[in-house]
Amino acid sequence: MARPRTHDEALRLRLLDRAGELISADGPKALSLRKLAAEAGTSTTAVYSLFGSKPDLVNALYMEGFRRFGARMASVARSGDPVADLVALGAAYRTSALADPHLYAIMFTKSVPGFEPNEEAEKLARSSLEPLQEVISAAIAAGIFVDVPAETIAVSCWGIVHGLVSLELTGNLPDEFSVGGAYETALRANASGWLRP
Amino acid sequence: MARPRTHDEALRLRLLDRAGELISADGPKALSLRKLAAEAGTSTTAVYSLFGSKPDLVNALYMEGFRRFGARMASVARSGDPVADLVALGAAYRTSALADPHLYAIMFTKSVPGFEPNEEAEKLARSSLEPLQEVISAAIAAGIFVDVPAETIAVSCWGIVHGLVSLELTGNLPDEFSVGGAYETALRANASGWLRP
DNA sequence: CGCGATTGGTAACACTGTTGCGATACGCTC
DNA sequence: GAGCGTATCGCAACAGTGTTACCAATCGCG
Repeated sequence: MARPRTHDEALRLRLLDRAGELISADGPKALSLRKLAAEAGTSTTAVYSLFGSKPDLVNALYMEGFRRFGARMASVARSGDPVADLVALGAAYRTSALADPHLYAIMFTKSVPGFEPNEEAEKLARSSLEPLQEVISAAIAAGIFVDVPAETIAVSCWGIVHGLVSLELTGNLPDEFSVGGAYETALRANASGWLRP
Repeated sequence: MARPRTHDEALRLRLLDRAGELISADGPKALSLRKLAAEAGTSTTAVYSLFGSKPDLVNALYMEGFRRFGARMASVARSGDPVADLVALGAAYRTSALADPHLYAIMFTKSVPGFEPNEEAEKLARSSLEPLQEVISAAIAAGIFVDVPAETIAVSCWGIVHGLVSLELTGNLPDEFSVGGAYETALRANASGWLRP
């Protein structure tokens, strides 16, 4: 047929790696296809033949981020006490976010203009929150939490966790505010609010 | 002296107005200085003499957004019941965000690459949350809320509100999920978690 | 009336994502 | 083995961006 392809799976992974590094080092603004291609020893064409466009490349990063994130969430041990478990899941969420803030920014805020996760990516993102749903459903079934839709509680928990973490990451919190300590207190208070009286 | 200046306060306001419209219509990505200048009947130089740079223009938008936002928050009536008041403040927060999602994105997420709010803007942003702090401090002083630093509770409330709203705005919530109803429930549960037992 | 100073638009610069074209480099056929 | 066909990839052009240097325009004052 033709010349042997060098735009293969290995290059795909190398590009994803480099893209993550570039974003982690200098933020999403610093991710340029030309720079990326040069660092990976190829040309911009590689990105287009392997991913389709820059937003598609970011989509791949997005999915990679959620895969790691989902793994961390799934590995959190369950104690049977739903409040403690929710606090532990929240801690894992924060740990994951702080481990790679820029990747987190791609995953949860619109930090790359023009990027929207596609159907598959959104499905993966939702599935990474399943542990949360499980803990809550079990607590409702056991009569520990009030009998509202599990989704309501899940979104509430996700909301406070995501809100606190993103406020922390974007530097919107007062400097003298120690996040670590208050974080757990806030999560516990929030979870306790769903306890059956 | 020299020719009369046309890069005056009136043009400054017109540019801010147009910039807000452009962002609200097509998102932060669509805000181009050339387009903005053309629509305002001037040249890109105007932005540089009036604002300094594009990030500085966005900073002015940021402050304008927080001025409106602060006004809405300050106009929320107090009932004396801190849980009800926090829910009402949260509702105002969401109303404000939904009224102009793109402005909200500028204010609370890093949706414009390269933009960081300056000192003055951050101070203004913090001051818009004072009503929250007041309600909480009063509730602690009255012995209704537990005796933790008011800031801890304030950040928790801000977190859950910001988290839920930003998840709603970025479309991260499941489609069949009715935000309106669950929002109030979640806020009430969160606030109740701080009640003195 | 013309000089001087100040103001603002034009155009260049360096960069971006994207795309078409042409050079490349292989397997197959003669 | 030589040449052809074709899949493949890199270069360069295109349209757009933010930013800045320069030069023309425009007024008050002498």
